[in-house]
Amino acid sequence: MPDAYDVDGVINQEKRFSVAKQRYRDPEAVEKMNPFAEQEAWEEHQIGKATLTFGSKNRKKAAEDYDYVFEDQIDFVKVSVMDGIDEEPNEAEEAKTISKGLQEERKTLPIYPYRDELLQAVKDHQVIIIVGETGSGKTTQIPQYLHEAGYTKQGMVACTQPRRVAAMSVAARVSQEMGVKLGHEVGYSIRFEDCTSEKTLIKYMTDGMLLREFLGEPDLASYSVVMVDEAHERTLSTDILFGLVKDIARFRKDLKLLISSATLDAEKFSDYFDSAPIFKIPGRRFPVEIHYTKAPEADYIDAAIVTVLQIHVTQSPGDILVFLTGQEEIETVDEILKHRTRGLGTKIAELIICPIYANLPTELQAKIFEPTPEGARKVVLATNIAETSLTIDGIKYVVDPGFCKIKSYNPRTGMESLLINPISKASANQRAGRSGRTGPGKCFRLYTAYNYYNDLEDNTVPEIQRTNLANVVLTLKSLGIHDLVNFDFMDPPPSEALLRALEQLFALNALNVKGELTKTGRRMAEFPLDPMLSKMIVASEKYKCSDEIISIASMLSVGNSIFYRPKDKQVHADNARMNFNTGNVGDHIALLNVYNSWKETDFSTQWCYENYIQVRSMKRARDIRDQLEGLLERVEIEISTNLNDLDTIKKAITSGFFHHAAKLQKNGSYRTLKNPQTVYIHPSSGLAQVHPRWVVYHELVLTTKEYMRQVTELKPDWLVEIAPHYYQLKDVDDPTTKKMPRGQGKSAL
DNA sequence: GAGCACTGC
Repeated sequence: MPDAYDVDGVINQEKRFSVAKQRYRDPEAVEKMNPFAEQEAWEEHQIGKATLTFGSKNRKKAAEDYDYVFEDQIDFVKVSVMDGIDEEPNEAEEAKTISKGLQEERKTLPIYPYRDELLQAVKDHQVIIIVGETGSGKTTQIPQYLHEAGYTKQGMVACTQPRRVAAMSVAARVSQEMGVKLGHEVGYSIRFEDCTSEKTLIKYMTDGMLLREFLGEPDLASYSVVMVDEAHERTLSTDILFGLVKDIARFRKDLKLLISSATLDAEKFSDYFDSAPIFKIPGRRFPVEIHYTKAPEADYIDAAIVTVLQIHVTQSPGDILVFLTGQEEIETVDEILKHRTRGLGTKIAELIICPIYANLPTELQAKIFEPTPEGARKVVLATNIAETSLTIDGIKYVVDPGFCKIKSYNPRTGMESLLINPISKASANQRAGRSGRTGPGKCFRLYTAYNYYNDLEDNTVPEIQRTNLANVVLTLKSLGIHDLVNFDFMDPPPSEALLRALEQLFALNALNVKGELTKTGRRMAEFPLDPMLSKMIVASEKYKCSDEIISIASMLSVGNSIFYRPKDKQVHADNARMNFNTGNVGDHIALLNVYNSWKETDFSTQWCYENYIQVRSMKRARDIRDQLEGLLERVEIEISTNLNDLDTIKKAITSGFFHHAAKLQKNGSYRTLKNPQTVYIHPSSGLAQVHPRWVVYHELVLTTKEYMRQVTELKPDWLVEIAPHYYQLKDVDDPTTKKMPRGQGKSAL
């Protein structure tokens, strides 16, 4: 626990700010949120007389108890209320509608009165922007209206969702409303699961799935309507879909496009789609009071803890949701809250603390859905997962420190990093809305109204502008789109990122000098993977080790959540992990060993627990592997195994990852061969102590240092043998007479 | 000897 988290006393403001500064890794963002910036005049002006402090000042009785229990506190001001659109309580609504039946219930949705007007608009225009707020019923109703109006006679109605669960659950709901079996007239299509049939008329699907379908059917002939739902989320796939559907709409005049988005950026969508009309549908939400801190809080961790305790002691019953940036913060807050409430006994009601983040094992995640016992209060400590991906019932208070981790990509260095950044206004409002789902709510923002209006961006930078585009470029190329610089992106990615992707694909021999797809490139495009992984798979044909390589590719694409490392059993977990790396085989082979060992136990869950392996991640790796195996057949690569010769496996890896070669330096760091930069082996690697002279790595991550994650030893000659267009002999010139630090540079090769 | 926002194909 950092020492500035003085758990018992009032924390020094300067100290708080320095802690926040350390926690930030984006210096500009720190300055933006500098609590000592000149803004007081603005605050006074904006807030005026509306100041309303909650806590001790308003509640005499509570104040006495409160001061007695906790000394530090934060002053909040209520500045605004997000209006509820329809304040009729949900319970009453449901009770009323159950007796009426599903068809009657459909008529009670906010969208219902707009049905005919909407259908008329679809008839009159090819593209429509729909602003439908949460709870309007747009996702379930619009496709049904279109079906009822006869659009499904010309082709299917597709409705895309950013998330798998949404596609599945909405399809289930709609099939129920239509009284048909799921997978017949109404179905869904997501990766690993196609629940549709020849009968299917309404198809819910992930946006990525529709993008994949484009590859097989570039005019989307099976569809009469495409509805891109939740478009405001601006996922990588929706952004690419925009360009593609806009393009095909030009020569398929019969195709209707519906783009459904949140209010803030409807104009922007309309402008992009040639001034398409905007159709507004009200939603259904309860009012949410927005409170801001009166003064800036420099240490949002501490402020969040104090606020939770303040709510707990002074506010009426209702659960609390706190947005934090990651696992580490969640664990810290969990500990401090437990410490501060311990021993208070009957002075305060019980506080049940529930952490939730994506990597938390499933068994532990279930806790947040258990109903809160009478007299107790639940506080959910969540990452962004609670912003869109899951909803928790009974949340009445939201505590929003205003930060989240955002992935960014530097096209010059090819390095990805996760930075803590201020959230956008759109995100802040989404978070606030989480408190008004089942009744009126309150949101406590741990920043000032000034910060909100002046410092936060309107929207989060779309993913397409902060990611490696190699896969996007390969996909577009295989759709026959060659002029990528002039492709009609709603928000174009940086041209450097496009160039870098083109260079990479050229080096991988996926594109020829004219920028056309090669045979290798066409085969690579079949795989839903990063092109370097796809290349590794295509190359495995030559090295007769496709069986091993698809296992490695699956494990790598699951990400870094394979190994489970609970705080209290780190030594055990590390030992278990090292067992897969005997003989310093490298991290890629270690991953292969994990997969094969699990397979030998018949995919046993128990085995995963014993070896500190995440069950969920392994199941995912198995699904991916099954899919890749099917695709091998498609591109006519035979399944062949070559486990006895690890060098062939390493050569196949090198064929995809030769860009990622690095050479040991005298001081134990590494230097990347092309675009030289100093990097280090990640301490979690099996080779962290071994320091091989030459390595190939899966990815670079910037955390406390520039780390290579997933590292395997390499022979320098391979680079020239495998990528002669990329490396010459002088690049790998390695006079062995150079003195290396003691204990380093030893090689198993 | 250190750290894993969240999706998706």
